[in-house]
Amino acid sequence: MAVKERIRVGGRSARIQAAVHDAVRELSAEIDRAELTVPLIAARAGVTPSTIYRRWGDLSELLGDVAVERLRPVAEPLDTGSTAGDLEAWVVQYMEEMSSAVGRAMLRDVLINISEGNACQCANFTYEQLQMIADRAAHRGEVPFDVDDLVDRVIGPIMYHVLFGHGELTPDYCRMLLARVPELKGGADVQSARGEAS
Amino acid sequence: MAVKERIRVGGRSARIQAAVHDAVRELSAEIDRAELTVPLIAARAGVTPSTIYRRWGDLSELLGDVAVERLRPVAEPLDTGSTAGDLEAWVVQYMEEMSSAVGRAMLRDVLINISEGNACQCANFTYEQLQMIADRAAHRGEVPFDVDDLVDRVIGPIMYHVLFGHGELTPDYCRMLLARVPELKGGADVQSARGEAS
DNA sequence: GCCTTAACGCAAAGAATTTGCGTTAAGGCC
DNA sequence: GGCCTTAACGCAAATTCTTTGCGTTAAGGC
Repeated sequence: MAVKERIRVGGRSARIQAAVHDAVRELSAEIDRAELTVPLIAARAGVTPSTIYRRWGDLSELLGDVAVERLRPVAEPLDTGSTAGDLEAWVVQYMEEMSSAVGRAMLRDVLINISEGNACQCANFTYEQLQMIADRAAHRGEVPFDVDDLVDRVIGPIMYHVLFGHGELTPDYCRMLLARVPELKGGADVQSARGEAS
Repeated sequence: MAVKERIRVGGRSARIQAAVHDAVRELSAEIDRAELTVPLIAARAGVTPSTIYRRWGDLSELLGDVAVERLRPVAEPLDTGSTAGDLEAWVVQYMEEMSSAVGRAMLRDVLINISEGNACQCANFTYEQLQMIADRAAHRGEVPFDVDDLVDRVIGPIMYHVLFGHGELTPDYCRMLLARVPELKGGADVQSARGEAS
């Protein structure tokens, strides 16, 4: 079935879900988080509050649902020609997205519902993107990096600083972390892992 | 029921805060998180709901407040005689506390209020504990590790796995991360940083 | 085109949150 | 020590949010 622009033609259910998601995105940009309520979202979306309560349970689950969608990657990682370049571009953009105000808000919404697999799903997005870069490296004949290892060395520290607000987050910091990945040490003239930030 | 031994003698305010905190801790252990409401906590603490609303604003801020107190270290890091031993003991315990159900719940409560400095305060607890171990290392004449570097290499990855639910969390994993800290490579027969988990 | 059923709208009931106002007690001052 | 000022609390009414029963709509199968 041909997918139209915004409103999914087939199904009242899908149409309402899209309207509610849109309402959340619009209102999130307009008003403060504490002011956001289910009745307000329902009014903007043109549905009754009970529809939202029955479908999502409560506000936090709805916000988590919307946040996962917004954190879903929209494209493949940029191909810069080299694995080091691909990783640097991707990681710096990841850092900037996550450390922005809207990024932090979405992370919070995703982490609120522990029972839901929201956070795990977002981690999967990251793994998939990094795996694409690793696969591309293998295709080029370069030695591919281990995705789990890169998450430990680069993604984990970045996310820690984003969530717990410690330390500076700069592209240089990202490069310093990337310089510690063993598979990337062959080509460039990166310093040893005794890296110093800024 | 709510026996009040630990009442802070000076001040109604402090007494009420202690009663409310106790009520939150008791109820958190008894009922599910979704069932926890301000009126319920107020009844257990023997205060009126409006007192809690005026003092903490809403439930999430109260829970964050309580969670920070519960995440505050109660003692200095265990002194095992060596820096490597101190770090291994501390990090493994940190991992076990944070990855437990109650630990995850407290982390969630702490991360919910971005505007509050709760998360930053918890990160400070970690820094202070690690700095104590580093100072002890210097006192022994060992080369002290850099706390920021250890947070990047060990704490960040652990917290990522705790929050985003990816990968296994075992003492061996903690040791593998610790083996990557350059200052700890001198004494032990640890592998190089090409570390592989279990 | 008809049938079954999941999902929605509406409205009333129930629960939580906010707010005005009187009261209590902590801390400063004499 | 007693008095005074004021921040914090208790109470209850008003408001807002959440839940729920029931009738209605429309998606998907035949």
